[in-house]
Amino acid sequence: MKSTIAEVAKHVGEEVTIGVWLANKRSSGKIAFLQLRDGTGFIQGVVVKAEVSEETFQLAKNISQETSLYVTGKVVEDTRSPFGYELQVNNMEVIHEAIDFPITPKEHGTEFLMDHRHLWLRSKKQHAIMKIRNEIIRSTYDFFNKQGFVKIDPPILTGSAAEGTTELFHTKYFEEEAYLSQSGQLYMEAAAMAFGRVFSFGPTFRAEKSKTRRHLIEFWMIEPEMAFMDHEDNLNVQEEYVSHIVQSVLENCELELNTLERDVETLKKIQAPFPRITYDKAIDLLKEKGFDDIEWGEDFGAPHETAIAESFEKPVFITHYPTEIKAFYMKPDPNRSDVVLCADLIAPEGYGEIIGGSQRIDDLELMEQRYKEHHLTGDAYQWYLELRKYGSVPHSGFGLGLERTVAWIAGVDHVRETIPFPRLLNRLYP
RNA sequence: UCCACAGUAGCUCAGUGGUAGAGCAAUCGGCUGUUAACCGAUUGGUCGUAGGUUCGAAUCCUACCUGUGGAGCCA
Repeated sequence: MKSTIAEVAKHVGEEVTIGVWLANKRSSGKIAFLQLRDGTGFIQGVVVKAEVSEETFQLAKNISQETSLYVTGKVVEDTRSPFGYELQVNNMEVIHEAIDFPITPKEHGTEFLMDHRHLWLRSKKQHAIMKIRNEIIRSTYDFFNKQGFVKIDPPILTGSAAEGTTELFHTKYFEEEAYLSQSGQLYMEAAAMAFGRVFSFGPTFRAEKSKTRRHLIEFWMIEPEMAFMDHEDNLNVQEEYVSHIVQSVLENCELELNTLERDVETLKKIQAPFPRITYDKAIDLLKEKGFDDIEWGEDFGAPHETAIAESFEKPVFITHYPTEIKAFYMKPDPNRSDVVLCADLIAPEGYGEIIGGSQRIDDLELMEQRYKEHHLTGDAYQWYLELRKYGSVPHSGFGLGLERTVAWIAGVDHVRETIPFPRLLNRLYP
């Protein structure tokens, strides 16, 4: 009967046929070991010369890397296999022979691997990372659905920018000027006024000339937005959400974390609540740590964030940033207008900012004033202003960067490995 | 955009002024439990591009191209 590697545990002692690719092989005169994968997992096939036809044994010895085939054999438990099971092969049927597969089992450089990303995805490590990415997405839907959020999809083509500071991808919308979305947030605010609690999951585009391990040109964000929720409520949802996805990965991706040699003990500690410090205190902390290159009113650089995160085992919220350096839509603290009700969530172990969020301005007059200060004239933002005109309520939201979160949880040191086909500063292929 | 480093066989690299090298991959042979298997043999080169210095350049100089790491900006 046809089966998959993921399901062999149900067929111990039985004969199964599995469609597979050959990941690697080792052979001696009388026995051959085939490292097989089928997308659902990895398993070792054992071909013993004395137990198969001469033709089959010769095939096992000569078969090339990444050849596709059907293997038939008996499933046996074997502790020598990291997966726990082996297949005692008695027949093999080649579907398509792969000749000179470029990615050999030895080391390769970054450029070569990125040029062969379409084939690199087949490797064990990349497979594990993508499975963890998938689990984070799955548990995200799980979390927000259980909390009564509605998934709303904001547009990707827009006629306006959410925040004027970052560079946008420019394109044409027939005769009009258009941009690729760099955030769905403003639309999610409109959605929150219609559905109460909403979340989005989709691609965003930033034409920044960033060249670091934390940046992609095209990346995916999860952006929840909640009516009747203030700054405090917002932080509570964030820490519950992040804890949920980490615990889900620990529960459902044990094999993958093991493949990646991720230290799971540090992940087990990721449980709400998370520590919170104000921007003011973060500045003090940095001064104590010997940073004399930062003054109140300046934004943190990557080394500052890392230094702050090092003081905590869990992700840490930095709250109440100066109004001057944050987005126009953030609500000022009622007690002091020089800071806003916002928070960045910094991941541990130097993975940097994974969430940016805030309570939004709900007062029409103040928002109109901000429009003037930021020179947001014209019709493009009119609809956003109207949200404050018809039954405005306190509301908050945040955006979580999927790739940075995957990098942190999977313990991968560059975001380019956390998305199937990364778009980087100098890379649009494959 | 700025700073640093790199570009030599299909891949990963050594070679720093005097005959172009190794490991892996590929091909052939050997080996009954391999874990990046191992052992023997064979094949494999426009030394990133252009110019210059020199009797002689992969090696020194200049420019350019490409890549990697980081900064800024951000998720």
